[in-house]
Amino acid sequence: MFSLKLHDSHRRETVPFIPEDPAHIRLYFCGPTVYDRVHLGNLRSMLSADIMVRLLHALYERVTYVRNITDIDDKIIQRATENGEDITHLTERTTKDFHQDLTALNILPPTIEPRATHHIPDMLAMIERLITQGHAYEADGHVLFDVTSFPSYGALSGRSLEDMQAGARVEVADYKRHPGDFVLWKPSNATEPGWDSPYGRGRPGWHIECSAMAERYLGESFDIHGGGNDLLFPHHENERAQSLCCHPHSHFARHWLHTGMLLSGGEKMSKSLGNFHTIHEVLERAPAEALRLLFLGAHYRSTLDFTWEKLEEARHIMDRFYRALEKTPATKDDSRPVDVLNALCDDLNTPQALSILHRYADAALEGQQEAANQLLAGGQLLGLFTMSPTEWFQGGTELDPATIDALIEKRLAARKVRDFALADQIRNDLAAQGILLEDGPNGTTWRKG
RNA sequence: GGUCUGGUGGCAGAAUGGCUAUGCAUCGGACUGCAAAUCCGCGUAUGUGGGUUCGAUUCCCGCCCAGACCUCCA
Repeated sequence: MFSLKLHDSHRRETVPFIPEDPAHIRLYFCGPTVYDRVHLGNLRSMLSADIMVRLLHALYERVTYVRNITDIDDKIIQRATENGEDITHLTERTTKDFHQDLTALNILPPTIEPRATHHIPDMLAMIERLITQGHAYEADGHVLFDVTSFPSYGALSGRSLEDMQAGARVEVADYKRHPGDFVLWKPSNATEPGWDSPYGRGRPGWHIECSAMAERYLGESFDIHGGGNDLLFPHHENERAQSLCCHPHSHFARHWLHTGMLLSGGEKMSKSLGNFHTIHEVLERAPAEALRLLFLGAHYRSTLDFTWEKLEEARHIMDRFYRALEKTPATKDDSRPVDVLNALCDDLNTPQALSILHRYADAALEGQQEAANQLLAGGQLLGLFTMSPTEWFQGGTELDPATIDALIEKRLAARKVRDFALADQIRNDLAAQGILLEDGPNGTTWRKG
């Protein structure tokens, strides 16, 4: 009934999704390196994955979703040193923050969330195999992957080794046979974290962890591998090379999904540029669902420019949706949000899904029950509507609702005697405290401003 | 320099070889004591120059512009 189409970065076209095993869908997304609070850009890829996973759950019986935590990395070591903080303490603290932020955004937890440091033996086994099969070599305490040993190196990201050499802007370590060779294992000094290995005490390179953990939990071949567009090269290219060289007869990932970058005020949001907003910071200014809606308003592969104006706009749209659900509360209903599912099946076309939601909202505001049910079901498929309209409009106010009600009564009395000056003053005073009054046919109601 | 993606109304943002979503904003109206919310009405927008075609925003080529990746990055 539903046929899912996805854009595959490798083939560079939108293709029918054909699972390895329809009885068990398996996907892997690259999670965060835990050295700081995640920012909005990180969130966008997690959210794209979340929509993907929610859709797959709606279409298939069984879905295994793996999203790793990278808890060993030079940036972590560096940050821990700067903070004078124990590395484990830093990674655990940051992981906790990460979970908190994702929970706030109603992003479902993965089925399995493996940590790199718990899989060192898996990585070492892979490295050993790569060396044995002639795809890796030891040099100067490092183990390096030999990119020339893998004929289709560059195929994923669409570049050739020649192109890369032509565009090389970095000094190449002299122990590398080819400038494109990348580290599988590197030596650690006495103060750096390290594990014993046949190559001496050291730690893994960046890419091998994902290859090892994907294999452990999903097998040699699985369905979808995703992450931010900036991971396409070198990270995913290298992962693919390692895994395919380890298991020459596997497919590794059948579909590659890459999320477009998030800009902030027209510029790329990144930790190194320092122009990023943390989720924590944004949630102090708008509800989480407004932020989610903002992201859903653009297709996952396109670049999205975050601005505070858009956040405010998204919030108004959520107001309208909740107003529709307030007017016509959804009833228990087993019907599936077919239109929204169809939109998502078209390479996760969330903007189109949202336009469908608008149609249902219009109808729900007119009182159509079925439309309200569809609005709720469709929105929940997108991870929206986690609360009741009452909670949305009135939840978490500073003022006590009883106080507000008392003031509304007082204003009503003033209006009855046509003392509009007093009535308006009460309304304005409340507005100054973030409470908006609305006089409807059934009396006066209030909501957060 | 190399590779790639994209340029749609004031803004955001889908889709499509011919009838061009949706939202926000603006403006006008209804409603309201005034507002708010809601409702009604109002906008032919597809960077540029060619080509293919009966017909292109959609396909092809050139150009211009923007962004990403090539280096840690979701």
